Amino acid sequence: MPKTKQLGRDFYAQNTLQVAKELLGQRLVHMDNGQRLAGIISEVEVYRGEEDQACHARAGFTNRTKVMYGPPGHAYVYFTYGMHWMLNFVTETEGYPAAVLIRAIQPVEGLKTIAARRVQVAPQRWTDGPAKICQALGIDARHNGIDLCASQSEIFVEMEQQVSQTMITTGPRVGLNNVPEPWKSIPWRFRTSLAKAENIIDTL
DNA sequence: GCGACGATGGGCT
DNA sequence: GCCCATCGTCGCA
Repeated sequence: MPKTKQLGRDFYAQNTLQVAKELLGQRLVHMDNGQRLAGIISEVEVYRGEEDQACHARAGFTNRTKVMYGPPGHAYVYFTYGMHWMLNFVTETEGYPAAVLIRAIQPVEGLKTIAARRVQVAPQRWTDGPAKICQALGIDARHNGIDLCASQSEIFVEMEQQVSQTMITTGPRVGLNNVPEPWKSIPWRFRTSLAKAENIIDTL
């Protein structure tokens, strides 16, 4: 193997807002039975601290949230709405609950496998939501708690490119209906526009 | 033990 | 744009 571009523990140990912004433009990889399924991260959200009333850790340390309290650089995968899996990366120091939710990627590797899992869905819609990413890449409860920094990790992130601040748009997080202010409106959602969706079709 | 509800997506109006 | 499927988790009795 050539030199690794895999992001290490120090990256995830940074402030969650910094991690979120720097994750934009990087390559999310799932080794799915030996096959690389990957996409460029284009949208993320920050969930940070017990005081954040939108963060699962608002309820404190529970069996569900314990991964968020663990060391940085691990995957926090949880189930919601009776049918959807969500992928998060644990950040900051052990003992402080914080994570980045991966909301959207642009698929770049393993497109045939992804297409097979997203039947009758247009390519530009394959992975434009957090649950869609997990469905397309085959991520579920098995991956909760795994180490993104391990040398043979099933899920990891590769350094791909740096996205300048001017290319990043921010806004309130999505789907926080009954969350009190200021958490409901705090601009902890980060997006960037990447290459056009037609490129996906070209490489199929 | 049990009721309420959710960091959503997909299909239908 | 609106509705709702579907079930794990939490919190309270």
